Amino acid sequence: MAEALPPQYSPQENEAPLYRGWEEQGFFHADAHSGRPAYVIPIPPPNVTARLHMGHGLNNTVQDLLVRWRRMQGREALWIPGSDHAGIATQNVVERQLAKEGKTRDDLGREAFVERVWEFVRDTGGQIYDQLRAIGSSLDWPRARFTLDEGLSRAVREVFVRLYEKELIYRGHRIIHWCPRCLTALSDEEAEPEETQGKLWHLRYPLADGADAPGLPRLPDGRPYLVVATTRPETMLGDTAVAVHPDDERYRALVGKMLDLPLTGRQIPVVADGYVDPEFGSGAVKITPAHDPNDFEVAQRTGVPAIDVMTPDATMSDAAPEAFRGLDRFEARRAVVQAFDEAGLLEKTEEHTHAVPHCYRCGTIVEPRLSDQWFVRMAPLAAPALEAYRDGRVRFHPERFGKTYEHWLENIRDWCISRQLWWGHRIPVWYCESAECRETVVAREDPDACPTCGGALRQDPDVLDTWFSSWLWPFSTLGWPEETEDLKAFYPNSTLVSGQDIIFFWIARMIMAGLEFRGEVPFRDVYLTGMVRDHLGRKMSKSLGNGIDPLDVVERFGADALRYTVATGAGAGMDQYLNYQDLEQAFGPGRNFANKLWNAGRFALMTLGDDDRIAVEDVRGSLELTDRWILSRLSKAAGEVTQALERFRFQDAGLAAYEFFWGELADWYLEAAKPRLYGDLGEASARAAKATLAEALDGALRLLHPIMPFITEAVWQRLPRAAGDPPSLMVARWPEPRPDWEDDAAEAAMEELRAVIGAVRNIRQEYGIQPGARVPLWAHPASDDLRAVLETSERALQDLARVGELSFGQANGEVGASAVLRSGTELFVPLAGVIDLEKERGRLRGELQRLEGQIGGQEKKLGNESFVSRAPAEVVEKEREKLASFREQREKLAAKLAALEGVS
RNA sequence: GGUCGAUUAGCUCAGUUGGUUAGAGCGCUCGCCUCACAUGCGAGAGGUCCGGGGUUCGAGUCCCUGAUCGACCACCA
Repeated sequence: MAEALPPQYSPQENEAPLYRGWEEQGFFHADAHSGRPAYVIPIPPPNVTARLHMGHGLNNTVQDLLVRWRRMQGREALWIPGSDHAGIATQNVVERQLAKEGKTRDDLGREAFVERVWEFVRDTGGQIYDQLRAIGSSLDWPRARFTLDEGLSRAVREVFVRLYEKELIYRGHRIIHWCPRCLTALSDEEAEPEETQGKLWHLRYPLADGADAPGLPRLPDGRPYLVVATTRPETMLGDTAVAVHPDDERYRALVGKMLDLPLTGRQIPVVADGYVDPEFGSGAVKITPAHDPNDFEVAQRTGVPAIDVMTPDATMSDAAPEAFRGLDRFEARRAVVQAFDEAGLLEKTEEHTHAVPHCYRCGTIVEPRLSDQWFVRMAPLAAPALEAYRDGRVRFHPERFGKTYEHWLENIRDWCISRQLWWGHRIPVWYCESAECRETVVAREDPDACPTCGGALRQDPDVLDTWFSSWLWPFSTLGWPEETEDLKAFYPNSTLVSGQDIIFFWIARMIMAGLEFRGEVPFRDVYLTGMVRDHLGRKMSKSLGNGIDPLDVVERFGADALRYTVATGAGAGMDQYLNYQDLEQAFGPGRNFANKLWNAGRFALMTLGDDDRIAVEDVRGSLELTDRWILSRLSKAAGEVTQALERFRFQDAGLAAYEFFWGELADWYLEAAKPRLYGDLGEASARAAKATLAEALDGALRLLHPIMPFITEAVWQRLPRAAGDPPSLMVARWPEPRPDWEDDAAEAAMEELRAVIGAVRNIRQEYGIQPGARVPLWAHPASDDLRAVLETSERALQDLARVGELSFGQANGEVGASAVLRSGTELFVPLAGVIDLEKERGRLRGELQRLEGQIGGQEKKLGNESFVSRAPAEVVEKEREKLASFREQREKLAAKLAALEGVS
């Protein structure tokens, strides 16, 4: 034996060196010139400052198992690593650092601040890569890209210019979501609605002098008024109209009349617009064009002006009445309500639950704000993306997510891409400073002067949305806009694995970009993982303290345990619940499984020794039942696992491989083969067993390698290798089904044998027969086949069941335990003097009674006219056979009971 | 307000197109340190398949309806 292996596998000692070996030998590298069919996965680039969480753990496990599997299948498999500069997120982190030093980004200035962020990224940015290594990710590291690196920045600029030239990028003056904390615009997707318990205030707006309408309520001073409802009273300071529905009889006479806008001294008109729902509230809506997107549209239609009453950080600006200036928006809200109340203009206050948008990065309540921003016109890009889905060029797994995708694209809105940040891709737009010229220049290369008038240029200060670089990821990482070899070989990519939360942010946009700039979808299949939650169904989060650190899991249980758990823990697209308080329950089984593999390896090493591996083909003639059985099972397992992987059913794949290895190979084959491997049954039998053991274990390791790469590799590298096998499972062939090994007769016979042994074990347990004791056994096989099996497998059977003798014949007059198998095989274990006769008689009576019940049910079923006439003939036939078999069993049991009754 | 998921053993999950006795792991009970493995081996107990209707010879599976939990979408101020 080459080395003595410890009885327990240590992931801590094995994983890191194995990974280093793979990486150093270049096994993760994909060659654009190999000519083999490519399989490519684009990694969802983690934020450069991110630390690995369970979501990454799940996501990257799935990607890695797909890549490893395809690589073993002989595909040129490429998994492109990378990270995302994550504009707002990263800038926020660095700003927080500065805040601790008592500084702001303005203290540093733009250039110094950006340099500071770069420093931070260089210092801490690599972390996530090492963490991906720790879980075994077979990423092609030299190809790693960063969304802000030179090549990707060129792609971003190229895309911006092209879209601008096609008039698909434009500058717009409109209401956008604004984060008053981050001080930047957000896209619609970045404003996350959250159900919030708020209030609905009903405010009275008195009519200006002279105006009136029948039926209006009146203030104590006799003036009539309108009631408007709002959830944000402070915005009334910027109201410029009140709108009613044009067909609303109640207010028809008021349209065009003026109202006194309280607290402001301004007068505003009543306007008519179809947007108003007469059924809701009073049927009159206050219009604040600068602070509400709908109001803005009403204003555009009706021609009323917009008054912005807030500063960027959402305090009240000079446009607000003096009493409110400088107040934060929520202070202003209270002050406005109080002022209305004191003036007798507060009609009522209601509790109101509604969805309030929050900044997806800092959680601050977003303020709708009127401003100039850059937008991408999405409808023209969305159409081809919809078509690609509908004609099946992109498929979603599970399919239902296609509907989500479709719905979003059908209702697509323009994408606000400018951000008032410093960290990111600077918008490639320059404005001529010459007052007469005012040219706007959009260019691939930085211009020195205005091409029209030669005047000085000022670059747009804003940067682009982070997703404006990520949506190009599947081709920008391959060198686009250059027509590189990589691009030719690896675009389109094959499969995207991602969370459901970024279908809109990323997936849909990548498909649009791929079609627009490459004329082809970026990938064929999209696999969406569920979310990892705690055992109470809550999202894992830092603030709740309910998270599980995957690196902690790797340290304690090993990467394979982590991978096995997440790969098999939930079906496709389903959320997975893991208890952070009981990691042992969650990850113990995975660790135990790895250990089981390790020990099977130790056993194989012990019995196979250093001898050359014997090929199954060389011992074909001396293969015994269990050999033929396990090889048949291996072939079928290979088919099942492959099919499950093809259908993105990772749970099925993992469990099928698990069952083959543990439930069949370890539990049954190894046990049955022991006497042969120890040489008790002669040389030929031993050689056949050795060849089969090596083959079956080899197959099991290969099938499990995508999910548990470390332990399988650790074992495989130590096993005797067949001639021509590579040094690593990383590059070994994926097991294919072997029809020539499939042997249904052997499988059927083994099933019987397992049932016989199971029954014997049951009898031993039931009657408390001492573990070491050997008892005689009589078996009445149902078929000649089984008789043959029992004869040829006598030794194995004895070992497994610890039966002293196996003989065939009648048990006339003997007293003992019996078992009737489903096949009809009857086992009879003489137990006189060892057992409690009364107990046994009771057991038999119970069984007989149950059988009577089953027979009754069966007779009733077959007596049912409609069943017999309408069920398929073969089903009816089966039911008849079942009844016959029950009756037969009843006879035997009755006879046995009678025999027992006669003995004292 | 819409759309879509989920509800199966104490826990975490499977259950393909409706068809023998609904499965696995963990936990629990009992017996075993059997020379690969006690992170193990063997044998068990444990399930009104969320409730109510319906279709069918037959429903965990299909249809309707209700409940609970969750996700996504939505301009009702």
